[in-house]
Amino acid sequence: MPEPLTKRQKQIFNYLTHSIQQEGYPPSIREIGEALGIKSPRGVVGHLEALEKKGYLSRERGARTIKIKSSLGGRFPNRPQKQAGRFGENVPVLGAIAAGSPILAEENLEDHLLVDERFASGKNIFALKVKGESMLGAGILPGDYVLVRQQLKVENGEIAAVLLDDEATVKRVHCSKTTLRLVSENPAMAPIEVRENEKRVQILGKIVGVMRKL
Amino acid sequence: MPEPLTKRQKQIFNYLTHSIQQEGYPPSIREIGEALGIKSPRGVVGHLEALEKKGYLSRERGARTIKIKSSLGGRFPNRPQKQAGRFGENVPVLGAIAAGSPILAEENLEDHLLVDERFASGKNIFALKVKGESMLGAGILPGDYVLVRQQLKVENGEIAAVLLDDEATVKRVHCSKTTLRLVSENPAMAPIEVRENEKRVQILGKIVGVMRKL
DNA sequence: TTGACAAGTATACATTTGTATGGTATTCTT
DNA sequence: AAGAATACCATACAAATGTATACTTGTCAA
Repeated sequence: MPEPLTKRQKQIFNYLTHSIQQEGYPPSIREIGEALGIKSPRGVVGHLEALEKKGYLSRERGARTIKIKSSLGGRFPNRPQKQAGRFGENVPVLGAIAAGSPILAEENLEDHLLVDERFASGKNIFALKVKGESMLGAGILPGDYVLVRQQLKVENGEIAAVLLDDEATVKRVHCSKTTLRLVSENPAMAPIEVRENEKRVQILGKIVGVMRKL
Repeated sequence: MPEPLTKRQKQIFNYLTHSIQQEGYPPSIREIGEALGIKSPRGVVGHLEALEKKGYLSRERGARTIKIKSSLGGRFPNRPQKQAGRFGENVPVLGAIAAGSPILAEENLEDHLLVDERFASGKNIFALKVKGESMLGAGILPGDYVLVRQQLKVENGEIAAVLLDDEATVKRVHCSKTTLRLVSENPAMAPIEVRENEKRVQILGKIVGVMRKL
C-alpha cells in the first residue's frame, strides 16, 4: 500500500518516470528544478527526500543516481529496456490500406508516431492521416492523425475508422439490427447506409484520439 | 551493418549495457575504469570515443549521460520508445495560469505529456487543457490539449493562447496597428477587442498542435 | 499558540565527474 | 620506416552536480 503523495510530489514523480523513460538516464537535481520551476536545488532535494521516505525511489551517492522503486506494483521501474512502451507508444501510421490484407501489413505502413501512453492505451493501436472534410463537425480536420484501436465492432454512435470500397475513412457509425449507417459530421455530405454483411464495408477500429500539427 | 569492435571495446560495451540494465542509470567514467581495471579516466574516454565513432552509443554533456544506440538490432536500447533516431519531448502541461507570474512557474504546472518531436519542435513548448467551446469551428474541443510554442507576438490571423483577465484561453488573433482582436471560432461568441498595451491581455504563444483523447 | 510539515529561495561549498595535457607501448598497415 | 589505431598511465583542471546552511511562507492539527 503506497503512501499517498501530495499533488506536488506526484508532479515530481511523474516527471521523473517520464524523463528516465525518455532520456535513458535520470535527470540531475537542477534539471528537475528547471522542468518544474523550482529555482533552488534545496527545493528539489526536499521532494526527493520525501519521495524516498515514502518508498517511491532510492538514491545512491553520485550524480544522476535516482532509482524508481519497482516494488510499487512494478509500475515505475527505471529499467527502460524491460518496460518498453509504458510511458510512450510508438504507433504505426498507415497509408493506403490494401483491401483484404491484414491491416497492419508492411505495405500499409508509412511512418511511426510517438504518443503518450495515456493517448494510446492498450495494444493494437495505429494511426491514420485524415484526408477529407467529412468529420469537420466532430473537430477532425484534414491532415489530422487519428489514433485507432483495432476492433471489429463499435458501439452505436461512436466514431470509427471504416474501410469503405478500399478507402479508409472516418465516420460516426449508427448500427441497427441489419444495417450500418455511416454518418459524416458535415451537413454537405449524405449518410451512407449499407447492410452489415456487405463486403463493401469493414470496421477497422474505434477512434480513441486525434492529433493535429499546425 | 555495425562496424566490428575490438575485444576490449566489446568488453566495455558489454559492461555498459549490463550496468545500465542493472542499476537503471549509466556508470561514470571512473566506475567503468574501476570495473574494467583501467586506472586513468583518459583510458576509458578513448574507448567511449571509439564506440561513439562506430555508432554504438551517444553521449550528452553532463555526468552519466551515455545512451546506448537502439538502432543496433534493438538489442541494448536505453530508451525504448525512440526508434531509429526519432525522439519525443516531455512537454509540461499547465493548469490555471496565475497572472503576472512566469508562465512556466510551479503553481501552473499540472502534469507532463510525452509528445512526438515533430509535434513539439523547438524549445519552450508547453501544453494547455482547453476548457470552453470557443474554438469549436477550428476543430478545438473542450478537453483537448493544445501545444503552445511560447512567444510574445503572433502573426495576423494565427491561433494563439492568450491570457485574458487571469484566464488562459485559445483565440484567433487579428492585430491592427493599435488593437488586438480576439476572435472565437464560434458564432455564439462575440469578438473581443483590446488595445495592445492594455494589461488585460497577454499573448502566451502560438498554437502548434492539438491532441485529443476520446 | 505552538509545532510539524510542505514547499520554497538564496548562497556557499565539497564532491563527482568529464575533459585536457603529455606521455609510453604495442600492433598493424602502407 | 612511417603512420595510424589501440590501449594505456599520471596528473591537472573545469564544469556539473549533490549537499548543507539559513531563512521564509503557508497550512493544518493538537
